[in-house]
Amino acid sequence: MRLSRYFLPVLKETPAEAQIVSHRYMLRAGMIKQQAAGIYSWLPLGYKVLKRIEEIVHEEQIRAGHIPMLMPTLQPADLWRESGRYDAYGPEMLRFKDRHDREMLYGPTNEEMITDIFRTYVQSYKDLPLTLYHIQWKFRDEMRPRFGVMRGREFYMKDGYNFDLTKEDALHAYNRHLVSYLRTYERMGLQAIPMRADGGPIGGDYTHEFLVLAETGESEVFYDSAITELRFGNRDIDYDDVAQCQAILEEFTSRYARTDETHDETLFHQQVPEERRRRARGIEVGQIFYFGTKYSEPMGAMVVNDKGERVPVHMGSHGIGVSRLVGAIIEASHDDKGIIWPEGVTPFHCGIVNLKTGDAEADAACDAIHDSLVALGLDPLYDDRDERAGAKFATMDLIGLPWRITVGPRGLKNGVVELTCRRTGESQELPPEKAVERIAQIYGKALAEA
RNA sequence: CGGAGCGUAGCGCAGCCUGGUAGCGCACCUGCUUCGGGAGCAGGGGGUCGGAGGUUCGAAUCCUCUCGCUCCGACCA
Repeated sequence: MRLSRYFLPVLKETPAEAQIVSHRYMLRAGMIKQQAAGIYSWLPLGYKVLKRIEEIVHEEQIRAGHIPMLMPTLQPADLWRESGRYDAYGPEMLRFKDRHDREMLYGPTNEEMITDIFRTYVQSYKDLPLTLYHIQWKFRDEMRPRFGVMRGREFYMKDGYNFDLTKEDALHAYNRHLVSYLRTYERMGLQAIPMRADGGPIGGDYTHEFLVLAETGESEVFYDSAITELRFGNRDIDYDDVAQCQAILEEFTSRYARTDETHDETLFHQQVPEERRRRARGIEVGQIFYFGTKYSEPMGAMVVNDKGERVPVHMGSHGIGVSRLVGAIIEASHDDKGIIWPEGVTPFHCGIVNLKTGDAEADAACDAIHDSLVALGLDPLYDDRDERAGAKFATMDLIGLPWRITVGPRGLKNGVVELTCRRTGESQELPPEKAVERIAQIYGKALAEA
C-alpha cells in the first residue's frame, strides 16, 4: 500500500479526552474515531488490527475443534424472560421496541440464543460434545465508558458455548478453552495470566479470567511471580486428549493468581514465599466459565442419554474481548514515540520510507522493494508522500510497524538501504534484496511457528 | 446514578470574571527556499462561539433550561 493513496489521518496533537496511552495512540495513529460515549468507528488502520486479532482467534478456535457461526446483534426479549435474565440484567442492557411494539434488546451476550438454537436441533447425546462460537458486536450500556476501546459500550467479542453430556466432559471443554486461549494470546505477543475469578452475572463456579499485566489495568491482581516465567511455546496439542489438557491447566493455574474479587490474603501468604508475591494491575482480555445446567434446565435444552433418559446438557461459555485486545496490546507494547506492534497483529508487515520522493533512483528502489514484498505475500506500507524525512519517521514510529526499510540516495550510492527494528531501534545497512529477504524470513518464521 | 468540570475553525487552546460583533498554535491551500528525525519565509481560506429561551441599544461573555462529552466514585468483556 502506498501511503499517498491510503487513509491514515494521524494527529500530531493528543485529543483532550484520551487519558491512557492506548487510547491516545489509537486516536493519534488514526485507528479509531469516537462517535458517541464508548462507541467508535474503526478507521482503516484500526480495522486492520482488529481483523488480524479476529483471524488469530478464529484460527485457534477452529484448531481446538470449535465451530464458527454468527448470531444477530439484536435479540427478542422473550428468550431472556425464559432464563430469568431479562429482569436480572440491569439498565446495562439496551432495550427497545420495534415498530410492532415487540420488546427487543441489543445483545450483551448470547447464552439464551445459543441455548435456543441447541434445543431446536439437538436431541441425542450422540451429537455431543459440541462447541459453537461466534465473533460479534455486543452492547453493554456502561454507566461510564472510558479508556477508548478498552471499556467501550459497543465492543467486539468472541463468545463460545460448549454443550456436553456430563460435568466431566464439560470440564474438559473448559480445559480445552483454557489451552486454546493461552495459545491465542501468545500469538498476539501477549502474556495473559489465567486467574481465579468471580462468576459475576453470567454465573458459575469454575471460572478463570485472563489478565494482561499493565499499569492502566482496571483490576487489581495478586500472583506468584513464578507464573510470569511460564511460556506456552510451540507445543503439540491434541485437544481431544483429556489428560494433556488437564495437565496444561494445572501447569498454568496451580500457582496463586487471583483478582481482588477472590483474593485471600491469608492464602496468598501461605502459598507464596514473600519474594515472589506480586501485587499489580491487569487488563481482563478473556474469561472462561463452566456453569452446568444453569441455562439448559430452565430453557429445556435436553438430550436423551444412552439409557433413554432426558437430561439437561452441561454448558460453559467462554469469551475473548477482541476489540479490547487492540487497546490491551498497545498498553503492553509501546514507547514514548508510539505503538510497537507485535508481528502477529501488525497492520502492515513493514514500512518503507522513501527519504527523497521524486529522486528517480530512490523512487525506483522503493517501488522494487514494495513490489517484491507484495510478490512474497507480504503487506508493506510505503510512505511515498512528498514529506520531509522527520515527518515520515515520526509517522512510522507512531503507527508502530515492527520493521522499517529506509531508502535514500545516500545509501543507494553504496548499494544499501537501512533495515530498522521498531522495538529495539537497532538498524543495519544491507542491499535492498537482502532487506526484503530478511522481512520474508521474519514473517515466514513467524508463520511456521503459528 | 452521586460529585466535579468542559463545549469557541479539523485538532489543541485563549477570550468570558469587568457585555461593544472573535483570536493564537498545529493542520489545510498557493508560491519560493529547504530536504536522513514532526522545516523557514510570504500570502490565503475556514467559526450559526453545542442548542433553545431570556436580560440588554448590543451577548462567546450575564440569567434559565436543555443536549453532548470528560474526570472522580459505586458497576463491568
